[in-house]
Amino acid sequence: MPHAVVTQSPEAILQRHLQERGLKQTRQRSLIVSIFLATGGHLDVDQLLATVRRTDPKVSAATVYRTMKLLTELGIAHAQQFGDGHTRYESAVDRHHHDHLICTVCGKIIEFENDRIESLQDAVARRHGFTVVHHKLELYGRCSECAAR
Amino acid sequence: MPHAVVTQSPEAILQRHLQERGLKQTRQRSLIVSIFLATGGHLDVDQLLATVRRTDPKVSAATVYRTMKLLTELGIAHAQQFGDGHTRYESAVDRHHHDHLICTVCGKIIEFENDRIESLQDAVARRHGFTVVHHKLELYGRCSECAAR
DNA sequence: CTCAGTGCAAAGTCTTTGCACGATT
DNA sequence: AATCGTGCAAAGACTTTGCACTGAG
Repeated sequence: MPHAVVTQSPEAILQRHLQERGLKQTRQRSLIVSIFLATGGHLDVDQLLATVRRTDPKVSAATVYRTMKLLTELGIAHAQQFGDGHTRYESAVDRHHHDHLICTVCGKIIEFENDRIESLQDAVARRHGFTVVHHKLELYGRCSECAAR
Repeated sequence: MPHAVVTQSPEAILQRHLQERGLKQTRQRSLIVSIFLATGGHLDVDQLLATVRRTDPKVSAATVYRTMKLLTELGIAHAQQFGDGHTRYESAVDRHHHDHLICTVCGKIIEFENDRIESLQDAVARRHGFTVVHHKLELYGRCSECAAR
């Protein structure tokens, strides 16, 4: 039999946060969140807006910016900068930490995790008296397909 | 007795590159480069411009942008993004690779290097068929002084 | 019915660029 | 003298914000 306490769906988390803050659940917000979560991440605002507009062409960029900012504050999304001038977002729900391999030719982004690297990072920080809150590890290069060309 | 072949000074490197390309050595370029190298790095354009203007108040931001772009192309400077929306530069002359610890309270930036982390990164990349060209490892948190408060 | 949300356009940052004048080779 | 470089202002790219209207609770 299924466990009684299941992880809340992102939609439920969103709804709870909205209610707690007296914020409203709107058509636009629901649409943006569901597309954001369905697409899987590393999306920038342009991509998200384009997808959203396939369903509702009247949604504005400002609303997407505002919604993603809200999701970030609520801990549902993480903002990330890969240095191309576009803020990208990925889901923060039911995910543990991971880092990124980024193909500079085709733009492909691969996620990975490596506990030994994490431990070494902690050791380095400790040695310098730092308390690390978060970190960023990005490996830029060519994926196998692009290297083959 | 000193070695006959010494590492060229950054100024000499700059001058050689300029000559090779038929570019000119100007008062502004010399000033910006010497201040950039003397200050030690992790400077953004605002800080650099402010310092430069203490010596020559008429230097424009455009010139600083253009000069730093040039230095980056020549391999004398590296541009870096720490996520605050300001491009920062550090000297690339006579330096090997290193990563950064960044205090999110006071802005202090500490450099470190760790060969074991580098090896593990290479291993991860290899496992994914990636050829890594460069990488970025940044640990964000509180330095000992800011943590004490 | 009230207050938050949306769309639009304007404004804000940081950075780049067109142009005429100025400086280096 | 011929070019490249500079300063200034305008233009760009991305993001935020003011305002009046719309819509959720």
